[in-house]
Amino acid sequence: MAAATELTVGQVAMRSGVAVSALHFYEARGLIRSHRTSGNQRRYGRDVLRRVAIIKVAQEVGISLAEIGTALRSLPEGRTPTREDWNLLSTAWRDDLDQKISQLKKLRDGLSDCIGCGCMSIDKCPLRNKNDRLARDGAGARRLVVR
Amino acid sequence: MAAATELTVGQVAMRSGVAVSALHFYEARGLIRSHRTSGNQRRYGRDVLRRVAIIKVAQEVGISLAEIGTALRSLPEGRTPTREDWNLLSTAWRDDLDQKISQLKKLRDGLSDCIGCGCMSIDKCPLRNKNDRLARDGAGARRLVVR
DNA sequence: CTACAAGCTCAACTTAACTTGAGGTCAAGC
DNA sequence: GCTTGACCTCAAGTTAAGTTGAGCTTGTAG
Repeated sequence: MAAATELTVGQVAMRSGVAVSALHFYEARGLIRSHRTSGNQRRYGRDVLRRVAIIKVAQEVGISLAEIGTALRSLPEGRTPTREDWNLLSTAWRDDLDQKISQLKKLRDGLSDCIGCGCMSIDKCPLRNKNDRLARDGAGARRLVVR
Repeated sequence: MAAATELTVGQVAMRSGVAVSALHFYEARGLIRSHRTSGNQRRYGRDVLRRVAIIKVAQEVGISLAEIGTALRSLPEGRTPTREDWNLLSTAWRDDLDQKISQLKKLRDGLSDCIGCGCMSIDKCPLRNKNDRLARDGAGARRLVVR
């Protein structure tokens, strides 16, 4: 079965569990890369599976595609990323995760005390102030995400 | 200073830190309620501040407005909710939160091991499979949230 | 050599959660 | 009594992350 080193979109979709349209989308966003056959069809290297897996994991952790893209693009331009490279990413995100976890904990631990207590007068409540959000500018949907 | 019991949108916006337009929006979604003056302007009871605070907190925890709305609407129809009522909510969400936290932890602990290791071949990777997502149907943006 | 599944592109639609803008009303100060 | 700032409504725009569909091309199995 002369293992084709190259994968078609369909195959990637199948193995990665994401829709073909999503793969197109990721590619348009520069998260993954492909080259074309003479007939203009995409062919992916095997590492795309890893990339896609990372994308999904990162998303579940609440990292936006934009951020993921930046991270992925920080990987070495030409060469196939090494285990080292991946580890850099994972540690960066691990920190992110740690932060998020501790925030959630803070939230959880403050919740019962705070929600029922009438202290929700915003300016004083530890819950509301602990995480002083940066007022992101620009229009449209804001963070939908735990941050 | 005959403390006006009633608040205008502007005042609520100020004190709660959310935009007037957002308050309109929440009201349209049934998350908060107001009555009108003879001149058709909104007036809010003081409890709206609490509600809004809760909305924000819940959002930060990754709960959607829809879910928040459902929860808030489960509060007693007519009367001003008691501390008891709020506590019911907070405990429900606390469980949610606990779940989320443990999920994140699982993710975090799997991350370094998994991302660099080449096991990301999806069908085998513990990370990818641990949280078997329910394939939500319908179109449009999917969960952007840690879940 | 011909079906027919799988690809391709591009535009339009979807959801969530708001914001922005246009066009008009209300209220408090001078 | 008029001006100015806060309100009101309703429609349309925005972002993120994709999906859906139309119309057309490829490639492979019979």
